[in-house]
Amino acid sequence: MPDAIDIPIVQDHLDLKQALNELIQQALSVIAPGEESVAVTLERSKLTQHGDYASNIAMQLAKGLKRNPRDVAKDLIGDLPPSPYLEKTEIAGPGFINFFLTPLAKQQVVRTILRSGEQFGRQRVPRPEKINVEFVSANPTGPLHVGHGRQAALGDAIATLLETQGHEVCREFYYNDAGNQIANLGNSVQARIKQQLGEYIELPEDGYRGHYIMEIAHRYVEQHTADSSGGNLPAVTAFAVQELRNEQDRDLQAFGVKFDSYFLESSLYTAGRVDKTVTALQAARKTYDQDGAVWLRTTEYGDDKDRVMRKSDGAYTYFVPDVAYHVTKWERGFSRAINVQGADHHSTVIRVRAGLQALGIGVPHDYPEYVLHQMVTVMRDKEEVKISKRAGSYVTVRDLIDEAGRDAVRYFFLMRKADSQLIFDIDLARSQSEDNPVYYVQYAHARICSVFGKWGGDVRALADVNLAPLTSPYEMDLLQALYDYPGVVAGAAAERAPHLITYHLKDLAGKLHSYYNAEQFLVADEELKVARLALIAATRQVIRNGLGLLGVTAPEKM
RNA sequence: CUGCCCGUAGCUCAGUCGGAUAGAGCAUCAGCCUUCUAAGCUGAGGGUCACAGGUUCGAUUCCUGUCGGGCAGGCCA
Repeated sequence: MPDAIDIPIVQDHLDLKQALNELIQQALSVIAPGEESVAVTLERSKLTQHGDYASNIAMQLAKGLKRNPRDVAKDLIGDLPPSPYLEKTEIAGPGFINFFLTPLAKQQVVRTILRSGEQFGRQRVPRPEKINVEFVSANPTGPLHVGHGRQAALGDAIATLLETQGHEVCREFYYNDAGNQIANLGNSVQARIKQQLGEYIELPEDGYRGHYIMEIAHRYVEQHTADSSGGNLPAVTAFAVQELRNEQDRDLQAFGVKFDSYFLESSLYTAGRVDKTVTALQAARKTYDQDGAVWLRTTEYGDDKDRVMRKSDGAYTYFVPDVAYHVTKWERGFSRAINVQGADHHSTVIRVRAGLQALGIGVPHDYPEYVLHQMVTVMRDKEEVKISKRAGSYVTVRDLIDEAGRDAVRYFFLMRKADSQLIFDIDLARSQSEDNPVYYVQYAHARICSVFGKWGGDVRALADVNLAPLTSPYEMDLLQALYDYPGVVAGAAAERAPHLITYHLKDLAGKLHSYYNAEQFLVADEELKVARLALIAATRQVIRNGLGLLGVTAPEKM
């Protein structure tokens, strides 16, 4: 095996963009002293004939210098210091400077990936935070439906992305186990119990009508011989809540989502935290009494009208315990809180933040942060399935997993940005599951594994091979996509946008498939062979890392 | 009526801190398996980036307005 000591060893991920930036800054200080403060914008070129990076710096400077942009670009290029990573530069169009990197610069990344393994793509930001990510947070009044599935996929992936940047993340599930909906649940189950015992009784008008209510009623009767009439409403309610929580837990487990913390709304009441919050708001003089109710001055924080906190019947409105809840997040040391919810909750954003600000406890104005996703429309038989727990029609997370598989469902939910409405076509997910994009990415991984099965050599030794033979366009494309990966992860984390990962993985997998079709890896030329194997080993690692962030498996065989 | 999100190819969607020729998958059409997995590859067709103004060297991207879709606007949650 050829020795590789003539190749510079790069320990950390070589930041080519930063390196170029420094070269430009040096040249700038020569041609335009005093203009060093101009922000140098450096972008990846979209077309290969435009090189690897492009800058519009000359066009930016031209105005201030009162010179032709192309002349400025020419001077700037002339003063660039030499670099082993910069092959050539060109001036194009109105004054763009295109930078072409050397193969050496691009090849480095393979070694970096093979050495850092599953750590590739992770970093530690200068100031890591303790972050609470709250998601799903379904009421224990029914099974998890498609919307919860989107939240589960999104929340889990966002949490994982934040962890890649060195943050300490707590995945939290908030149970709204207090209030009217729970009372409604208890009444609905009790009515079904009595019906099953032969009593003629109507369901409550707003009662839950799903089939699962009858099943819970049936189990209650089986297990509670002491309460033969179902007359013990608190026991019935507690039983129903527990049953539904258990079912939700099973569904989440099947989806591969694990929570670090479960927070019960009811605990806020038993601990007196809701009362305490109201008292504190009153003491801060942010409330007033009117029409027998207590109002919070949310208009001081941008709301268009003040909101009732405590109704004239003495009960709190829904957002008050939510404020108390977020006080606990702050007190538990989370410098940042991110809530993943459906967009139908967007009116709560301003109220919860207003409550926290009114308390004057020092939380930031954007605390908590919200990732609001648009609605999921479910299509079955080309018709929209209206989701209604009360009417008993819905599509559950369990249905989706059973029909399309966990990997496909997760990937499908994460392919779209949260802001987009999402149409989940059950028939498509089921009948055409083999066309699901997730297979495209997984297949690239399996194909690479297959090559290594054939080769049978020591993959670990590939970290030290000479990478100089990797010069074809296919190889350059692949190298670039690998190099871009850590930046994509960091961007996805910063924007709370897991869909960026799915797009980059699809791009990477596509480049691998093209390469696979165009070239043979297990060639006779030993030096070329191990270089290519190192490249696809690195590709496999990145696909595995990326799918891992999404909670999707990377199968070795398909 | 007011606020928030969205409007990009036949369909489902990326892209947009203002940059050069707007992308992918599905669908359609034409090719590629004696070679490491064809769940793959190569190529073709398909667009007034909803519409109209404005800002400037340059707008799909920023601003305003209009139209269309979704979600909210309760002493419901």
